[in-house]
Formats: sequence, C-alpha cells, structure tokens
Amino acid sequence: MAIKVFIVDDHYLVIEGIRSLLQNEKNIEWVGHAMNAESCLAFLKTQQPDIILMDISMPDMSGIDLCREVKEKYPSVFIIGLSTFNQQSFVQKMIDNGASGYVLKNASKEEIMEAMNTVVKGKQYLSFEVAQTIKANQDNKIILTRREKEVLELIAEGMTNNEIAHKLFISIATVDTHRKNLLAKFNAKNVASMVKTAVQEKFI
Amino acid sequence: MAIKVFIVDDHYLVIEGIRSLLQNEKNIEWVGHAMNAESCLAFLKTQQPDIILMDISMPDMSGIDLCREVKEKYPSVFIIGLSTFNQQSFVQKMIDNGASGYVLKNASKEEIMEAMNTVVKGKQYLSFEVAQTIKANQDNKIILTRREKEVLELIAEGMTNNEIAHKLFISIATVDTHRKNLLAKFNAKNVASMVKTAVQEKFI
DNA sequence: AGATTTATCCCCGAAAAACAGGAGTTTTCT
DNA sequence: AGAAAACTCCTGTTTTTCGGGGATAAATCT
Repeated sequence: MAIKVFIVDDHYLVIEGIRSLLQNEKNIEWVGHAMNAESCLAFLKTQQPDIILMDISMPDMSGIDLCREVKEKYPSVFIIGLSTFNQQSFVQKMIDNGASGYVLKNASKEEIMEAMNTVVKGKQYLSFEVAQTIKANQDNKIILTRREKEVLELIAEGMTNNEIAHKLFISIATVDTHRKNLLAKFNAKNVASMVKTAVQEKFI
Repeated sequence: MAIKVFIVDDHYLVIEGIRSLLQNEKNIEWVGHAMNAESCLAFLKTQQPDIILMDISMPDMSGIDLCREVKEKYPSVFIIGLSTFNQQSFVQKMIDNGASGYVLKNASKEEIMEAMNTVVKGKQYLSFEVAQTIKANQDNKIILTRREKEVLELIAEGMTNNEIAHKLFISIATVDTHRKNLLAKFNAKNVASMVKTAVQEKFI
C-alpha cells in the first residue's frame, strides 16, 4: 500500500519540487499540500496522511509549534522536518515535539525517499549532515543556567551590573558572579566578544 | 523565440520545482542546471542562456561572487538572484555585482515568470517584499565609515582600546573617539548592546 | 543521605570604558 | 577652491568591568 504524503511549506518552489519528485514513485501517494500552518490543520480534519513533510519556518506558526499540535491531535502521523537550516537547536526542538525525521532541502531524491521509508516504520531518520552537526555541537556546547541566561540577555540589552541587580532584585555582587561565570563559559575576555558569540550561536 | 533559462542552486528541490514550473511554458526553454558555481561556469563555456536563476548560497562560491564573475565574462546574460533570505545586504550586493533581479523562493509561478519577462528586456525586477524591505532598511540605516567598521569588528573580537590602537597604529584617544561615535550611531550606551545590534543587523 | 549544581552574597584593586568637550589635519565631494 | 566628512589626537573625571579570592543556603540529582 502506498505511503500517503502531505507537505507544508510556504515555499512554492519546494512544493513543486517535491511534487515533481514523487510523481513517478509508485509507493508514494501525494495527498496534498499547504502553504501555512492553518490550512495544514484544516486539511488534517478531513483526512490524515502517513507522513507530513514540514518546513520549520512558516508565516503564521513555526513548524516547531505546528509539529507539536499535529502530534497531539494525530499521534499516528509521522512528521519529517524539512529545512534549509542545518541548525541543531531547530532539529532538537522538532524532535522534542514529536518529529520522526529531519532532512535538509538540498537532499537528493534518494535521501528523501529513504527518510520517508524509514520513518513510516516508526524509526527515526536524520540526514547525514544534520546528524554530524548535532554531534559536533553537543561536544562543545555551552550550557547556561536559567539565571545566567537572564543575566546574559540583560547584559546584551546594555544594562550595567547595578541596573541588572535592581531589575532582578538581587545584589550587585551576585550579578557580578554570574557575569564572571558567563565570561568563563563563553571563554571570552569581555562582554563585547561574549555578546558577539552569544548572538551568533543563537543564545540571544 | 523562447527565453533560455539556466539555474544554479544547491537545493535539489528548488531545481526540481523550477523545472516542473517551467515545463509547460512555451516561451521558456530550460537549458540546464548546476548545483554549484564551478559547474555553472563550466556550462557557460559551452553555451550562454538568456537568464540565469542564481541562488545566493552555494557550497563552493557565494552567488554574490559568481554573479560578478559571470557578468564579467558574459555581460549579455541576465541574472536573477534567488533566495530564501529577504536580506537587504544580500540583495544590494547582488545588484551591485550585476544582477538584474531578485526573487524570493516563496514566489508564485506568476511572479517568477514576470521577473524573467522583465529582466530579459533589460529592466530590473525586485519582488515586492524585497523592495519593501530595502526601502524600510534604507530609511533607518546606520552608516559607518571604513575606520569605524574596522574598530567595531575589533571591539567585537574582544580587544581593548589599547590593543586596537596598537593594531591599527593609531592613538588610544583616536580609538576612543571612534568608539564614542560608534556608540552614538548605534544609539547604544555600551558595547554590549552595540555588539548585539551590530551582529543582528549583520554589520559583523 | 550524600554529592553536585545553582543561586546567592562579599571584598579588594587594577584596568578599562564611558562621559564631556575641544581641536587640528587630511580626504572626499560638489 | 571651498565645504563637508572622516580621521586624528588631547586632558580630565566618573563609572564599570574584570580578575583574584572566599563563603553559605537551597535545589537537584544519584
């Protein structure tokens, strides 16, 4: 029996690409597409595909949130994240929210087919590059505590230790300690370089 | 006579999408595709299309550079930038390097057709959203001098005024002045907030 | 229950940045 | 050639950061 595939992506070209790709595949049945989260949910009320290929960036709702919502309502539908961004945080969130796979948009036809055939069996599929990045990132990952994240953000807002202390109702000394620990964790010699990497690595 | 179209994009799905889209257009002739800059240049040695649809992000060379190279060697070929990113700096650079148009990947078939029909006449085509963003960005744009950019980058590297002064062979006082002017231009009260916006707005 | 992590607080002193305000010289544009 | 912009340098003062310490209570994990 053919695998029923649905796709959600606001990029018209990608939808066309997938459609064209799957056209000649016998064990794949294209059941439709949506260009935003809302119409995807509307479609699911009428029928459920076996697999949803889901972009992570959409106009009305992020794929991350849509993924959770779909999985809550229709647990039997398998979801494969589809994205240009090989970014560990996105992948992790998709998986956390119930996605079974993650494939980059520069994937080959074979890879996409393999991904679908894998997840439909209940297994997980991550494209090679994604798996690589995740592994690499997990090794040299900076882990911040809740409080440190708060302080980091306020520092990046341009607030002084004094101002942060008042805002968080803690002592200046405490803020200073957090600041020191942040600098150490980021291996930065001052806030300028710390904020730079923090923004680049999406901490802020 | 049909417009000869070539596409360079490392995203397989996008190539498939475009191909599928153009298939039924009578005045469009698909002459081929490449998935990286090198094979694009190789193709151009054998024949020149009327239009190249060019992704800005590619594995071996950025579309920005490829655009310049192609335009130098084959000035009669029109180039349309193709990207997911609606980012003013990219668009500007593509245009500066000789591109005649810029279209987002979530464009409709009609928009892409219009873009091609426009640029082939020698006119410029920017997709609506892109034009909007450019206009919006030009209004509240922070303009930095060469020296200020240098200093900004070194600040973000974590260097002190003293270190920067030595590196650039200027006085500490001068670095301090640049720093002051930078803070004023960014409307920031310290480097932390300045670096944050600088990174976010792609100055770094 | 014991160990680890997290969050809190404190001191000191040197270094650096931020703030204020002025001023001369060289490029660049018109 | 003249104006504007960019780059350069200066003196001071105040504020903030940064690099060392060390310490205690509470939460979390094993």
